Amino acid sequence: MARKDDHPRPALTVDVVVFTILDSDLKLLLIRRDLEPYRDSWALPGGFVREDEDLMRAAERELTEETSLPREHVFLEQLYTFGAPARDPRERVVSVAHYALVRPELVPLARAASDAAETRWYSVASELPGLELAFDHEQIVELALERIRGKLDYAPIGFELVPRTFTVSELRGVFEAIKGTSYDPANFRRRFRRMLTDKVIEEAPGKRQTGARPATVYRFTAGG
Amino acid sequence: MARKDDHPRPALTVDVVVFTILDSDLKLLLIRRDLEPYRDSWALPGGFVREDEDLMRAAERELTEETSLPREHVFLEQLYTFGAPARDPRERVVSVAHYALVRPELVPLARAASDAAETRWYSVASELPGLELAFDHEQIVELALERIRGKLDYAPIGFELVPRTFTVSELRGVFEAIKGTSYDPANFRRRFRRMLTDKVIEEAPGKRQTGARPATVYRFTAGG
DNA sequence: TCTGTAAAGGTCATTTCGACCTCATTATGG
DNA sequence: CCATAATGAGGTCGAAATGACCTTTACAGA
Repeated sequence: MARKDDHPRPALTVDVVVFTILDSDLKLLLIRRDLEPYRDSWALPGGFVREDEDLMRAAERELTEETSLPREHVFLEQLYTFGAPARDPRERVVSVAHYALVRPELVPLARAASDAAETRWYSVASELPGLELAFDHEQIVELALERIRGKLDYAPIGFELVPRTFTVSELRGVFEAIKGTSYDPANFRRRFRRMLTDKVIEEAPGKRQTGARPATVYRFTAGG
Repeated sequence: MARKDDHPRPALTVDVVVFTILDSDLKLLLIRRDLEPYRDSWALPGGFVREDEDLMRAAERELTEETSLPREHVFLEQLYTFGAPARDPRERVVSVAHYALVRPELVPLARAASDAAETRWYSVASELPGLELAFDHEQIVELALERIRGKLDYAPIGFELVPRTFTVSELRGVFEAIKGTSYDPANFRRRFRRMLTDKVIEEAPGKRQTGARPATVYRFTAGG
């Protein structure tokens, strides 16, 4: 791997695409930049990786700095590394992009932390299209959307975006918000029942009132 | 993203896990290191990213430097970025790992280029287990294997490891070598026939002799 | 000419999935 | 107080996919 000791050293950053669901709508967190370049443009939360700091740890730090969200309750995964030579007009900056999934019950915490820089949740469906982001962040967002839409079908990431106790309809709302399509309620329920065989989800006591027949409430067994 | 101009700058490398199929066996390319650290250990081909060089371009360069393979005929994709602070004992080195799939017909070219450093194809099934690689390269290989095994089921990466003209049995051999399991020949053939509906593959003239009934030969329409 | 082997294709039971239906349980409005 | 709307919960039915297994075809070699 290493051959010589004189080699260029690009700056290294992490960026995080933070997703949540609010009002059955997929949203992501953007920050208005207060420095050049791209001053006043909206950008993803992110920053430089510190010395002796692991990449995931750096992403966690950026996440909590911008949102003050507790790491334990947030799903965080590496997405892709963007390193086009001119992606930052000042100098070579390579960015390791991540994505995070935040349960809606934790979003108020994120709102409270937005006193430093201007921070906003943008609707992916209705507000994001046409919005110009700083750097290559549009590309990063696009890839993050592809990733969660694809992973939704074979990995349990949908559960990361519902409250700790939830109904089948609420889970279906998450799937619909991510995919942008609608699911047959009965077929989705059947599919959900099949997931229940592996005991990671159990019925919780009580019902949820929704203006019609009350729905069964589920929760995670692990208690995380 | 960028906040201040004084930030640590780790060295940046790319590493490539190069796979091929030889004798119905999944193999990957390793290079014996001739420098410290991990001198004489086997390692993945890789090296530092040059100034103003795109990450993918750097991976291509490392691939062709070590194997002299023409880029057009090789599938190359980014895998994951490894940045544990102590993964290189000398200094902080962040590595963007990639993986490549090489058609077996091109492997002789790779062999010819191995005059500089010692280069060898290792069998994933029979030679790799227990072998200690340099740095965190075992971890990188493990992730690359997970990736191609998972992707084999929903992406057409199996076709990247057969010759440009191939039979159904040869394709099945590739699937079996990657997954490590055996497939029912008849059911695999049916599955393959369903792929044929989208005209990326067509029947090629001629048959292939195999000691029994000759097999139909297929090829890619794009002619790539 | 017989036999073994692999190609090629088919059958059948099981599973999955989408479309659609019935019934249960609540709130609401006349 | 009852009809109705709305949602939860569960089931049916046919199409499509899948795994196990069988038959036929076409070659090589003894």
